[in-house]
Amino acid sequence: MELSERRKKILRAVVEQYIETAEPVGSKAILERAGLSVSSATVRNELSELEELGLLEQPHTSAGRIPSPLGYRIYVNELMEEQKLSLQETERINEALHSKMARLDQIIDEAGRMVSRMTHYPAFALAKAKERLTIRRYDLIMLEGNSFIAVVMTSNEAVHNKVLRLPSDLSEPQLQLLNTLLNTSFVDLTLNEITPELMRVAQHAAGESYGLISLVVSFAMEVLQEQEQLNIRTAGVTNLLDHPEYRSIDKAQPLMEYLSEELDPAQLPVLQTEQMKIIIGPENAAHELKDTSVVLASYDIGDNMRGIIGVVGPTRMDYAKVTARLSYFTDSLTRMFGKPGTELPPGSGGPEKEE
Amino acid sequence: MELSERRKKILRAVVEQYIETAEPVGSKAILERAGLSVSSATVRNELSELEELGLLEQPHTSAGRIPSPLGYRIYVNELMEEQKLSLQETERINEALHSKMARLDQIIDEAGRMVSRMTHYPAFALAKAKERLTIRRYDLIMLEGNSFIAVVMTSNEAVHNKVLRLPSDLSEPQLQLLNTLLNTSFVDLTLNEITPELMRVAQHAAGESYGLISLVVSFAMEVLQEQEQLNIRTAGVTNLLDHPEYRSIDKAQPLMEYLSEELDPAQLPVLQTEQMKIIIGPENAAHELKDTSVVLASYDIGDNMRGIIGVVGPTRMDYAKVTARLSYFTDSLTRMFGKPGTELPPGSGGPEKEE
DNA sequence: GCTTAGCACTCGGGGAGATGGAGTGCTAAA
DNA sequence: TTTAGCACTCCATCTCCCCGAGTGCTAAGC
Repeated sequence: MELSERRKKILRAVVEQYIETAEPVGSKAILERAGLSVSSATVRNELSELEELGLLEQPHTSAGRIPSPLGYRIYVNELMEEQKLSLQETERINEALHSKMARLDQIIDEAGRMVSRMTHYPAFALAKAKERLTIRRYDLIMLEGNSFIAVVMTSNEAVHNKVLRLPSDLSEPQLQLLNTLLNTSFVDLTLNEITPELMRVAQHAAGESYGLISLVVSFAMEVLQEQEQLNIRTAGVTNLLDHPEYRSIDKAQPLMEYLSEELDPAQLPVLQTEQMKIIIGPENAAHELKDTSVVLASYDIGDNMRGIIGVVGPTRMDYAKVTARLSYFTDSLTRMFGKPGTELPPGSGGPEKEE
Repeated sequence: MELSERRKKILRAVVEQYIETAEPVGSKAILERAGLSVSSATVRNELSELEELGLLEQPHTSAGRIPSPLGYRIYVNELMEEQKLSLQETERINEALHSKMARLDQIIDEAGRMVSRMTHYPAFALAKAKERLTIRRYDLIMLEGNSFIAVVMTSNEAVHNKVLRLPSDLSEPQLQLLNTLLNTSFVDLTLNEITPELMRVAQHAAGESYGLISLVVSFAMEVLQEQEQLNIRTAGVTNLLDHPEYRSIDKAQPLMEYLSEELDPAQLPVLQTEQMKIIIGPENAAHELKDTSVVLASYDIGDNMRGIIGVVGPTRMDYAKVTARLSYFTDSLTRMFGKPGTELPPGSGGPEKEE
């Protein structure tokens, strides 16, 4: 779609003004905003052309224009200027990033909250494994004769543990034996490579102390399952209420419920690292999101996990602001997780990310 | 406050009808509901008496009556009948309880969500240690010469781990030595018993491999801090919007924001196990809750932790329903955590904690 | 002395106009 | 192709008014 310079200016003025005010934009306001030296009548002519092209809409005959989803799309792809973050903002992000970052699931959680606070829109965050995870190693620590800590490390270098209890005691040498058995027969397997057959073979090898093997392996399987797709977490849903399109409960409630209860990771598009994706209104698969836009960004967590952060808002969302903050944020996260020597889990020395 | 039987009947009718309909209750409706064989004029006389006593209020002169906070208080303390859960409901709770109960913080989270779903009000959940926690034991697992898994078990039998990295390698014997040092000098200490002095002494004993001690101990301190007060989690905030008092954004927004961002565990009263507490409207400390009621219940998680669950709703909340569900739920949880042989953490059930 | 029927009164909710302003589309001239 | 002028449209807001629910009060009845 090739637009004349003037039409671009006008479209851009409409989108940006509407993003600011949430009111339909009239021809006079456009004049001022775009700094055009023509009359409002001329602008009106252009407006009806843009409407015919499907880039603008009119809520009713005597109202100004608002952008259509297609109009936003053109704006986002061609007209939007990259926003720079102020020094103050980048500092605030850095500061927040370097405090309270502990367990992986806490990080995901906190990332969502931070992005939501930065953008004033609801945000969600999740992480998934880039490829199928395997168990890298097992360690068994004896507490008492019949209780143990099982420690398993997965291929994304996250470590998990659980206290296990047996009906009868084991001796230290028996434990060593089982530990070795686990580390030879049950490592580097994905979830569905751990077959009942394998378990039977192990049962023979372990003899009467088989019970522990079974407990440890099922724990490992739980871990694999849970780690491959970490729960999606939503934050800042109440931010929706700040925007006029959600001042009415009937608009706000279904979306808020969808975001806090039913958001489905499976419906998200696959993202490459560092890539951002903007999904505008009806482009969304979920019908609850047909009137909202979603901005998605991803980052690397070590070598084997990818984090995804999304921001949800009305189609009138401030795309420039959101993308600027989101991309700075994910860049920082990728850098942080890639840098060896940090205290942060998991992922040891992922290769340093180039900027 | 001693009320005549008739007044009790009337008060009860007002409260229960208002809980159902959210509309001021008139004298005629009371007649039907309470099954009184007097005229509406008589009821009106009683109503103005009850109003003078401060148990009822009138939104405006020509409207029916609604209960005052004090009225709810009397209802809750004296007039409310214990509700029985239907078999179907108890089954649903049991079923939910016996699935997906894994890590402690996930349990907290899930408990809040379940209660919210059961009651259709927002709910929150948290857990705190009954007494100061200490570290019970340390285990160090060598991955490579300079990286280790530190495993610490706290006195509430939760186990945590973290991958640590050192600038230089350690030998296996050195590691053993450090492990022993940790398990002699740094066990059974509360957070503030781990003093800089103690660290200096250990530094002498450990010599050049002191770095690891320092990393492990600060990890242990993090764990203690985090475990003593597990984060409060809120669930089902959007349920508020189902109730007419929050159909207007201006009412709903401040409360929703308070619940999802600012809810302060420190303002909660201390509860004994199995005890329930109902806080009605202005009895709340936080001014955001002045128009809402909170029902609190607690349960034991093993021997050393106490879980707390709260339900938040309008003062017109259905107290009978909420208390019935909440007490059944916490009873089940206490029983579940107390029963040895279950797979469930922690305490006898076997805790699990992960990084 | 408590209860009741009757009645005037009060108040809020909601619908029906009336008003005004913002913005349009169209026409005719530059 | 642009512009001034103008009639027109539509929504948002306000006012007004009516209706009904429910009250309080009074006077009579048990």
